[in-house]
Amino acid sequence: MSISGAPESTSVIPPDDFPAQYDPAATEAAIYARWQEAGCFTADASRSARIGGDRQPYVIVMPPPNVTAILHVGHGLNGSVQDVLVRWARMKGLETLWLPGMDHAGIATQNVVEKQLAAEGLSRNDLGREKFVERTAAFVKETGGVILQQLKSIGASADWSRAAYTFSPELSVAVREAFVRLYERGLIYRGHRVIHWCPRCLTSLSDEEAEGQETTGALYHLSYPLADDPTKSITVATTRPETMFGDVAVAVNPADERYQAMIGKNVILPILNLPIPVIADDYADPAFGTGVVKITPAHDANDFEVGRRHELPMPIVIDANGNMNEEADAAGRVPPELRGVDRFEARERVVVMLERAGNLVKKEPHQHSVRHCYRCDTVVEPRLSDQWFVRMAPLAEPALEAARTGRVRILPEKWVGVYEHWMTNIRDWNISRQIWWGHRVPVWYCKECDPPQNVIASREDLTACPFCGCDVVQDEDVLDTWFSSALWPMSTLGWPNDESTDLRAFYPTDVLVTAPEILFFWVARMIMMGYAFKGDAPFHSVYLHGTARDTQGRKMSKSLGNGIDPMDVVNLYGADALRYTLIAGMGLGSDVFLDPSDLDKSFATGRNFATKLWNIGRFLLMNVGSDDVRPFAGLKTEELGRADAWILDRLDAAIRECDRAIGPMKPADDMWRPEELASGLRLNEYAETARRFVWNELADWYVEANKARLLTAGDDQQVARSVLVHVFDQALRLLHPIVPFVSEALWQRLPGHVDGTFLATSSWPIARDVAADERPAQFELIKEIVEAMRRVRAEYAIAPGKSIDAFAVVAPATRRTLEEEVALLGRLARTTLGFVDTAPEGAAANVILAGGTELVIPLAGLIDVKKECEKLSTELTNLEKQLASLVSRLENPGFLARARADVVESERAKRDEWTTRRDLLRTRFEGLCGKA
RNA sequence: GGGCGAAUAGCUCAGCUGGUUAGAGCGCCUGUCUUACACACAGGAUGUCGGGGGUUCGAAUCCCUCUUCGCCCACCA
Repeated sequence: MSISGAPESTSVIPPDDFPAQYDPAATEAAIYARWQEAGCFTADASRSARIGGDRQPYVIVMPPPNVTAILHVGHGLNGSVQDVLVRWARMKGLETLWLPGMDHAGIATQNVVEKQLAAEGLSRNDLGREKFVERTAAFVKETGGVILQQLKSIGASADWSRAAYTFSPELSVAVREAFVRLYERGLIYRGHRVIHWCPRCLTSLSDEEAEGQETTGALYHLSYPLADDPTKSITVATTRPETMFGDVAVAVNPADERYQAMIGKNVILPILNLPIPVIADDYADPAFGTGVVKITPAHDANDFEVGRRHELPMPIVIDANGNMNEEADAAGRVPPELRGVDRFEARERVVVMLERAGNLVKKEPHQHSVRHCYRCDTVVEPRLSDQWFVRMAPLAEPALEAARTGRVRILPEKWVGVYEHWMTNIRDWNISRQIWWGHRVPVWYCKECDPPQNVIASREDLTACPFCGCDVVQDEDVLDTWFSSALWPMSTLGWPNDESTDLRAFYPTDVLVTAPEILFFWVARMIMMGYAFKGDAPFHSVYLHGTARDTQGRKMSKSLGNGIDPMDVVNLYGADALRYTLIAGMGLGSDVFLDPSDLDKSFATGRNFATKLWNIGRFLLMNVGSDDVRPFAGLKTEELGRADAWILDRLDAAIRECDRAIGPMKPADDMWRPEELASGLRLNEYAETARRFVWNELADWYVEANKARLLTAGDDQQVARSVLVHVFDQALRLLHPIVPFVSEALWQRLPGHVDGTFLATSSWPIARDVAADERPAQFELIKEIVEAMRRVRAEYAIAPGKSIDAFAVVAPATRRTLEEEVALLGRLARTTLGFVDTAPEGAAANVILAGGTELVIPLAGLIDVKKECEKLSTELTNLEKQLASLVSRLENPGFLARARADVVESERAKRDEWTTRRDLLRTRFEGLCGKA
C-alpha cells in the first residue's frame, strides 16, 4: 500500500518526508534531541512571578528513582503522569520546572555492591569502610543513571540541567543542616531500645521498612514450673520458643483472676533452670493464649517496654547475624550446643529439647504477621540497640493540619483517611542505619567531656572537641535514605540557602506524583520537613496513582518475572503508544492491567491511536498541500459551512472538557476550596475526551465531510483548508501532553509552520466565546440522516456499490439550508437524498430521527415488506411502553412538586418528541402494513 | 483485630452532587481493500448495574445488611 494511488494533483508530500506508516523509532529520538537543543524543558527562574517575573511557576519534583534502578512499568506510569502535567502547564504558559534526580538508596545500593563483592569472594569488611564507599561511589558513577536516559526515551520533559542526587555535596549539606537543626530543637535523640534489625543487611530498619507479611506459624504452649512447687506450673504461649533463653519474667494481667496467687512468685525457666518472676502488667491480654506472656525484653519491642516498666535485665541471646549467642547480660543463658546456631534452626531444636523435658504442652497452627526486610525480604529480628530517632509527634501536627484545612490535597481522596490515621498515631522514626553507603550521622563523641557535652552534632566535620580540644570520633552510623529524600523538594532547589534563586522562584512546588506505597515512607515526611524548615507544605497536591498489574492482578515485579519492560514497548510501538495506553487506562487511583505475554494486545489502544493521528495528518497534508492557508482568524463567521461551525463547536466543547478533567492547576490563595479537593487530575478522562474528539468527530465526520470541498477549487475550498488546518493544529495541542512525539512530528509539518518553533512550547487551546448559532445542530441532523441511511443499508443488506434514493421529511426552513451540505455527504452512504414535505407512498424503510425528522427510503424491490412491518411493530410497541412510563411520571404530582425545574422541562420535551415519533411511526405502520 | 475502598457488557473500567432508551476501549459477530488509515471503515449483539432489605413520586447512584475481593494500619505474645 502506498500513496501512489492518490490523485497526482493532491499528492504534494513526497513519501520519504511523510511515510505511509508512522515510524516512532525514526521519529522520537530526533525530536527529543531537538527539544533539548532548543532548551524547551529548561526552566527560567527569573521569569517566576515570585521573584518579579511575568509567569506563575509550576513545579513538580520527580520522585527520585534509585540510582541503580532500571526503568520498569511503574516508573513509566509515574513518569507519564508527571510529564502530562508539566507539558500541560508549560503550554498553559506557566514557567514550568520538572526537577529530576536520583536517590543514593543506601541499603539497596550497598546490597548490590556487596553482592558483587561476594562474587569475588570478598565482604565489605575485607575492603574496609573507606574503600567500600569509594567502590560504591565508583560503581554508581559508572552504571548509575541509566533510568534517567530511559525516561528521556519515553518523552519525559524534565529539566535535566537541574538533575539532582541525594548524595551530592550540595544535598549532603542540606542533610546535615536538617539533622543539626532538628537535633538542636530536641527533635532528634539517641535511644536504647528494641528496633527492627535485618540480620542479612546487618542494619536497623524503620517501622516502614519492616513490612509485615501474613504467615502461618505455630503457637507453642510451654509450661514453666513454679519455683516453690514444681508440681504446679504456669503455661505461656509463644510463637518464638528460641527466645526463651532471653526470658526474664512472665507477665499476667493484674486483673486476671486465674493468676492472682502467682504474682510475685518465681517460675523456673526450663532447660536453664533459672528462676524468673511472675509480674503483673496490663500488657498481658487475658483473652489471648493462656493469658500469660513470657517477657524477653531484648527481642521484642513490647517486652522491652514491659522490661523498662519493671526494671528487668535485658539479656541478648541472638546476635546481629541472627544466630543464637550470648551477648550483653546473657552470660550462661545460651546452651553451648545451640551457640552459633541459626535462629530458625534453633527454634526446631529448642522445641525438641522442651518436648523431651516435658515442657511442651501443645503446638497449634497460628496466623500472624511476620516482618520482613523491605530490601532483601529476610525475616526481621527485633534487637536491642542504640539508635537515632526523630521525635515525630511535633512534626506531624502541622502536616496533619495541612490535609485538614485544604493546604494539601490528596487524591484519590480515600488516602486522606489513611494519612490522618497514620499521622495521629505516629511513632518515632529510627533514622540510623548500620551500613556504610549514605550520609554519615553528623555527630561526634568526646571521651573527655561529661554529658551532654560529649555528644556534638555539627554542620562541619570535627577533628577536636570544641569544649576540651581533645580527639573526637564520629558516629559510625549513616542516615536512613528516606531522611535525605524527605528534604527533596527543598534541597534540590537550594535549601538551606534561603536566598537561592531557585528556592525563591520555585518553592513551594505544585504536585507530587507517586505510588501510594510510599505515602508514609516519603510523602508524609516531606510535608513534615517542609513545615519544619520552611513553615509551609512543599506542594499543594499529592497524586497517588495505581500500580501496574498483570492479567491475574499480581503486581508486576522483577522477582515474579511478570513485568513489562517499557523499553520493549517503546521499541515496538513507540513512547506515545506506551504513554497513551497507560494514561487512558488508569482511572484516578485505579490500577492498570496489562498482559506481559501479549504486548500487541496490551498496547493496541495507544499504538492504534498514534497511527490514526498520523493518518489524519497524512490526509491533511495530501489534501491541503503546503500552499499558503488563509489565516483562521481572518475567516468571517458567515463564510463557514455547517460542518465548519459544527467541528469548531465540538472543539470548544473538547477543550472545556479536557480542562475540567485535568482540573484546577493551583488552589486560589494557596488553599483548596472544599469542592475542589476531590476534583481534577482525571487524566484518563482528558485522554478519552481528546481521543473522542480527534477520532470520532474530527476524523470520522469533519474530514469525511471535507473531502469533496477540498477537491473543488474556489473560495469554499480555501475556507475548508483554513478550518481543517486550524482544527487539527488545536487538536494536536490538546493531545500533545499525552502523545508528545507524534503530535510534534505532525505539527512541524503543518502548512505555515515556522521553523524553530515547537508544539512543546506552544500555547494550550482556549475555547472560543461565540454566540450560539443553529448550524452545529443542523450538522448533527445531517449526521443523523447519514447514520440512518447506513443502518438501513446494512439491515437490508444492500450491496455497497448500489446507490439508493432516500427522502428526508423535514421542515421546509431546515430543508433549504441542508440540501447542499447533504449533497456533499451523500457519498458517505452512497445514497441520493432528496427532501420532501410528506412521505411518498409505497414500501419504504422508515426512520424517525431525533427532533421528529422523518427519513423515508423507498426501497421497492429491496426490502421485505413483512419484515419491515414486524420491525415497525416492535419499535412501536417499545416506544409506546417507554412513552407510557414517561407520561405517568409527568402526571405524578410528587414528581412535579419535587423534581428540579430543568429536569421536568427536559422530560416534557422528551415526551413531546416521543409523541411525534409515535404518531409518525403509527401512520407509517398503518400505511405499510394495514390495520392488522 | 481495626480502618478504608471496590463489586456495572466476555475483559479493563467511566458513569461527579438520585431523573439517559446505562457508556468507552479491547474482544466478539456481519459486511467492506470506499483514492489518510485493514493498527482501518460501516453496521451489530451482549448488562434482573454482586444478593437481600429500606428511603423516595423515582435508585447503578442515598441508607442498612450479607457475600466476595482488594488496600492500609496494628504490640495480642
